Amino acid sequence: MPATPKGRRTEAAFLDAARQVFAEKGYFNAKISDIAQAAGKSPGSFYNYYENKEELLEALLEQFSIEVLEASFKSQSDDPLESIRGAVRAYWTTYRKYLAEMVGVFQMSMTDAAFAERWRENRAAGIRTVLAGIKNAEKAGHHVELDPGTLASAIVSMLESFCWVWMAAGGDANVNAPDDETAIETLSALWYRTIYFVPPSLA
Amino acid sequence: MPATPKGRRTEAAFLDAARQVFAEKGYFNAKISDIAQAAGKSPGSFYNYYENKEELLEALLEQFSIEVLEASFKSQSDDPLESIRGAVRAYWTTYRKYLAEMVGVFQMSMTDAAFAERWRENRAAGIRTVLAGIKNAEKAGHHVELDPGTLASAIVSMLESFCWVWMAAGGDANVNAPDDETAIETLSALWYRTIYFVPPSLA
Amino acid sequence: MPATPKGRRTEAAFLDAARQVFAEKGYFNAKISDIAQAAGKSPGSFYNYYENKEELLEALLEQFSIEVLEASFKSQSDDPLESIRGAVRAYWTTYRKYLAEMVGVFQMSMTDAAFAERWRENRAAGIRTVLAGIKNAEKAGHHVELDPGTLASAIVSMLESFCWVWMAAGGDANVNAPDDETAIETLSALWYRTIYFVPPSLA
Amino acid sequence: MPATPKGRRTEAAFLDAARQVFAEKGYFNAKISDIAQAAGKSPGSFYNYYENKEELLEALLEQFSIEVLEASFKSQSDDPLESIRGAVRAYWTTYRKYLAEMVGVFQMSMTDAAFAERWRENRAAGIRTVLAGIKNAEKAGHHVELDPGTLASAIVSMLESFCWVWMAAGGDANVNAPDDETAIETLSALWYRTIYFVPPSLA
DNA sequence: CATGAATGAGATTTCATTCAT
DNA sequence: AATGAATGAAATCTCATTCAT
Repeated sequence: MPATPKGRRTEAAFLDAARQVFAEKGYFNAKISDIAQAAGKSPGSFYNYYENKEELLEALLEQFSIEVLEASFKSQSDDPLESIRGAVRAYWTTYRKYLAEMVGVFQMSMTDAAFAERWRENRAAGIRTVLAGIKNAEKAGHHVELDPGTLASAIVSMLESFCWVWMAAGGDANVNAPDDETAIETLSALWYRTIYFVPPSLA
Repeated sequence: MPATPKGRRTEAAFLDAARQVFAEKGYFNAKISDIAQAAGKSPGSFYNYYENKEELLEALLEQFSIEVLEASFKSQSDDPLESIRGAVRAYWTTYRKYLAEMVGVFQMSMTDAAFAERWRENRAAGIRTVLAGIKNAEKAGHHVELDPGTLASAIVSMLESFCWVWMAAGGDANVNAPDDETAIETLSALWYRTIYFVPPSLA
Repeated sequence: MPATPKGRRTEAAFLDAARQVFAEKGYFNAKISDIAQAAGKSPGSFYNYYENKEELLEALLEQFSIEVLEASFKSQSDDPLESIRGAVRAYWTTYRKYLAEMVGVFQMSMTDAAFAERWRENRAAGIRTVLAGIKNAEKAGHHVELDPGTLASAIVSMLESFCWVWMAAGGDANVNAPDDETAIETLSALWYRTIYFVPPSLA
Repeated sequence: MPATPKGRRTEAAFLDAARQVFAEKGYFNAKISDIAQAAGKSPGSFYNYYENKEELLEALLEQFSIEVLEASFKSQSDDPLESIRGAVRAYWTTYRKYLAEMVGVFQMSMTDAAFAERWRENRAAGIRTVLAGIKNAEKAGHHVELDPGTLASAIVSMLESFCWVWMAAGGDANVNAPDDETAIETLSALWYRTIYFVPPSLA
């Protein structure tokens, strides 16, 4: 959008700075002046590019469209467990890569209806993926015997919150920070085992 | 603390009002004046009872001690599934009952280190419960084959976030709001099935 | 003024409490609620007796009328040094006895014109005494050779400020707190010697 | 500290305004808004430069360090009277020049321990000077026959209070405002005569 | 009369946003 | 475009004073 190369560089500096500040201290705590300072710019300059903090967040979100999230889940395999692992890994990686955006949208969702909507859309992408997996499992003869929507919502909650806890909130007390593979394995297991569980009576 | 019945009534009114306002619009959005208005009092009156909003939250938390949360999990049974159901039901019920407190602590945890600690303690109570269950399962000959700490953290994340989504954040798009039993059943299943999963190869 | 014995007792309690609190933390710092608490009464009760803090101070001052101060200086002797000692001792004693009133009037004089006037009247009583002593000395053939008004003002400043420093303000650093006799002797000397000084050339 | 000339001008305007307002109505009575108005700025602007009123006072005091006060006394002469006159003139001039600071420190000393300390340090500079003069006099064979510390404290009280009365508090009733020379001569006389007094019996 | 709770007026403070340069 | 100073609107907080009991 900015006409000059300088302007484009400044805008990029703001975006970078915002991502950094959001990831570090959260969206709520971030003041315009913090972002400007992190960008090595003046607060006044900020308003040459954005109307306010929300708009900046929206600009960040343009680069991280839901499609990115959604697409990430699509890495399918024939093996259901592999397929789930792929989705979890995608989510985990995406959350880390777009930590600032995730944090921003989540925190803004607490205050602003439009962002709440956006946050729900993010979740919906995950929910659709889980639902598709459930449908496949049932088609393959498995009986999940749980309400699919509720189950999908719970799995997405788990993914989202676990990422939040370990990437944004400093982790749990008395639990060693999991490495990526352990995290992905654990989350995948919860997801997979719940769907492909066979009650002992039927085994 | 207040000397007269009137004072005690007012304090109760502030606590009630705060719970209501926090639950409705979140802790962050709640202004002192909102709370005072909901209590039918003047903002100045607020300061006869609390130094500031944090202290009010702390007062709310005194009634909801971690012990309450922890104790709620203790409703054990010999049947692991029943035991898990009991814990989930307790968590679900407690979260609803103490929605304002949960919201307050969670939001404050994003800003304030002391409350972050408190929030972690809440989670830790859940984590201990999950870990105990895992230990029992293993003692009974089951092989969970997942890192217990990570698994417990993920399960607590799921519980916490699912409650948040459906009680505080307005639920997920395109998913019917689950009734209590469905919610409890689904969350319990995720927890139980993951621990007691038997790989088909061993079945 | 109060009709009942109980009322009179309460009023006395407020006066006592005020004197104590003013002397301890100064008039400015004293809140109505501090005084009420020190009196073992409620803030509301205060207003049954006084319109506000100023009026309470005025009530205190009624007992310490300027006449008291003025009269105290009158303890004359034929010996000028003795006469001055008597006046200084009177001032020193009175200041201690009426510390709260002195502190109150002085501090209020910084804020309120009426009390500034009152404070000036207190000083004026001292100034008259000093002036009278100067006149006597000159009548007796001494040549003070200083502007009498200015000299009197300076001497009263010295008395007032020295009392303030040692009774109200915690004293000077690196100076041992003088006992009463040392204080009186020193202040008297400054006063007396200045008036009865004989230049070496004339000696 | 401000980056631009404009900022520096504004800061200077706040300092000037503060000095003016403090001198006029005292430190206690000065509201932030008074100072801002006197500076022709908005109250909000004040906070771009200072955290609060105390910090502003401290900024004022940085320009008036105790060294200034102390150094001013050092203007010595061989003639003790001249030496004392020099010190009194220095104090008198400094007090007038730094009236706002003197008033501020004195008033704050009534409320705040740190400023009380600072006020005592100011006095201590004067006390050291007086003590040195006493020592010289005794070395030269004079017998002051008074406790040096107490005497020094009293003389500094006189200087301080006399300046306060005539520069800050509107002067004494029924006393003509002394011109500078009269004031200095009178204060010097009190100081000098007390030390160099020779009792008639010895004369 | 006494109580202590309630009030409201004012002061301070914070910051997003605007503005002059 | 950029700067950093300036603003004003809102929020917090304090306390003298009033009021209901």
